[in-house]
Amino acid sequence: MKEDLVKEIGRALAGLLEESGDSAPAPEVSLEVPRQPEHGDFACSLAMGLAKRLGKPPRAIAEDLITRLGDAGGLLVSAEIAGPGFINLRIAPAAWQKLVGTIIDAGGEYGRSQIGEGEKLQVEFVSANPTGPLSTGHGRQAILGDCLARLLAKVGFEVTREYYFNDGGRQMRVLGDSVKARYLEELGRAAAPPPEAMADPEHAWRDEIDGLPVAFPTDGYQGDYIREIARELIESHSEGLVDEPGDGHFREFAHKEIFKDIEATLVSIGIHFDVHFNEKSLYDEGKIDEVIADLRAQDLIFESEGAVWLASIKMGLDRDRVVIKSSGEPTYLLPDIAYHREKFRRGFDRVVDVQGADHIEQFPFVRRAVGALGFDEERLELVMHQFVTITSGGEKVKQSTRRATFVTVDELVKDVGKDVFRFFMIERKPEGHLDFDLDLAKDQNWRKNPAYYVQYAHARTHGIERRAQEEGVPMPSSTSFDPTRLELPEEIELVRKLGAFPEMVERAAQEREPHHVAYYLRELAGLWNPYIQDGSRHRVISEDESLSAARLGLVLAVRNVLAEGLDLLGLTAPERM
RNA sequence: GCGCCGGUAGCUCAGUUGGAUAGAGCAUCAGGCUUCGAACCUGAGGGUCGGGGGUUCGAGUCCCUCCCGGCGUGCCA
Repeated sequence: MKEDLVKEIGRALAGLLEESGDSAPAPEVSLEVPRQPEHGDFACSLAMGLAKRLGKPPRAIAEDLITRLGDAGGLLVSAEIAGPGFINLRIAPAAWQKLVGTIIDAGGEYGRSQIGEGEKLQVEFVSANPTGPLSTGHGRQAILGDCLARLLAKVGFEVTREYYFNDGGRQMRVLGDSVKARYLEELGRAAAPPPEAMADPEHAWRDEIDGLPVAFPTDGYQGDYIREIARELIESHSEGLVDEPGDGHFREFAHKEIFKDIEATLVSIGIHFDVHFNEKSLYDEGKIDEVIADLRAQDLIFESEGAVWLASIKMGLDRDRVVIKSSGEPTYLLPDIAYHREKFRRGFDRVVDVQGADHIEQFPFVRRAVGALGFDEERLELVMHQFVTITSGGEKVKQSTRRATFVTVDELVKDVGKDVFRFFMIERKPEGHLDFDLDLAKDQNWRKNPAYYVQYAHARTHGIERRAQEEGVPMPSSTSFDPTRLELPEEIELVRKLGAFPEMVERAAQEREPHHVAYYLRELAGLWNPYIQDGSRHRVISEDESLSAARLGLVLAVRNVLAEGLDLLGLTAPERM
């Protein structure tokens, strides 16, 4: 709807500019939906922007535009000048009414566009290392990444979801050592930490924890899940692993077990990845060495203090970074650079990284290095998100990663279910903090919970259809009803909202801000629920067959858009609740 | 210290390249069920958009500055 109107205005504008002898490029036509309904369906501020350029008062320009615009090919019922030079445009009711059938016909394709032009796009998200269960922060990222992927696919990108994990390095060693410590402890051999661990200064063991005589890595993983993994090992191997190093079988087993759990968690919230990429493969295939060599060839690598550095100051950043420690071990930065280069080498036209605020510092270095390696850094994007706090009973629930007292995705999902979890996690703009209101999310009465409010709106469309069936009233097809019977203001208002869906999808995708979908759905449900509620003034199914058919058409259109929106968020669209 | 993100109603938050009288949910208060779903709906109160300055026809939105909060600033990931 908006698109058609923009085209018409563009035509009028071109004519005006030509007649004024202005050959400079025409400004982009933008329309907004005014806050005040009296200001029409769309408002255009073009005339005010052109006043200086054309040396004419804005209202005169507006007047000229309106004359040239006419009724915009039947779209408009009125166009008026208002205030300093706004043009208030009112869409002809017939144009809105026609939209109902169009939406029904479009079905699942409504809102689809091709702005992605079939570009191959990768969204990388979650990417948690298998050292423990997913936390709420991971959970937010999981939903954010998945919803972005859904949106981007909807607007014409060819999307791949990817999960990157680190299966080498210190974290996994510590994991193995932690499991071994618990293993020994469970066997009553807690007082004997392995000698190699004692020798590692970076990795000191201490003699007690919480007052108990337990040998445990100082920076080890303290969660109960470690103990459970140790018990499983005792069941399968008894005391047979006492002399195994933590870095061997313990690490491997823990890695596999925890990853299995993470996968199960992700599946439980409706998330599937197309590719799991592991860091180790970069080493195995020589990609790490290759990056060093290629950067060195450009004089972007240097040695100092026994370490190997990335000359990032030379690349315009604020400091240089170590890529290989004096111990000979690479820092996390190096494989990250290699990994991102591989993304582009694998043929992605565009790469979106979803990351938590705690390691955005890293991103500019990766991005710039990938640019130096010959790829367009503009095509490597970051979607950053802040962390999640949980509020219950008016107080923040205390969380600590170190003490493993954080709330896990599993716990939250068990409390509130997949759909509520997803809705609450996507409702806020990514770069803002997200306060998860546990009381509201758990609300068993369901009436205040925005996730249910939207789903309920959808279920109601089926409720009406069930009713129609009982009464023997057939559901209309997209063309078998007379849409001009939808003439109540609240009906036009609903159709206007339905008509805004494609623009909302496009904006949410382009801005990488899926929360707009959640807000849109709340607004649509906020129009629909009252409409359907107020049966005393306008019952859908009545003696008037033609009117019933038209309103059932509206029911189908509303259902279609609600279902589309819910699908973009990965929520189920229930037929009854 | 420096960098990034945030500061909008009692609470949690929207606010579309700068547009007209700043919105929603929750909470509070007052109403409404012989009704296609009352798991709902109607209405009300509630704001110096953190403070100050600037840019212009117009600023919650852009610029400067200060204050507050979160995160980062490692040869940790």
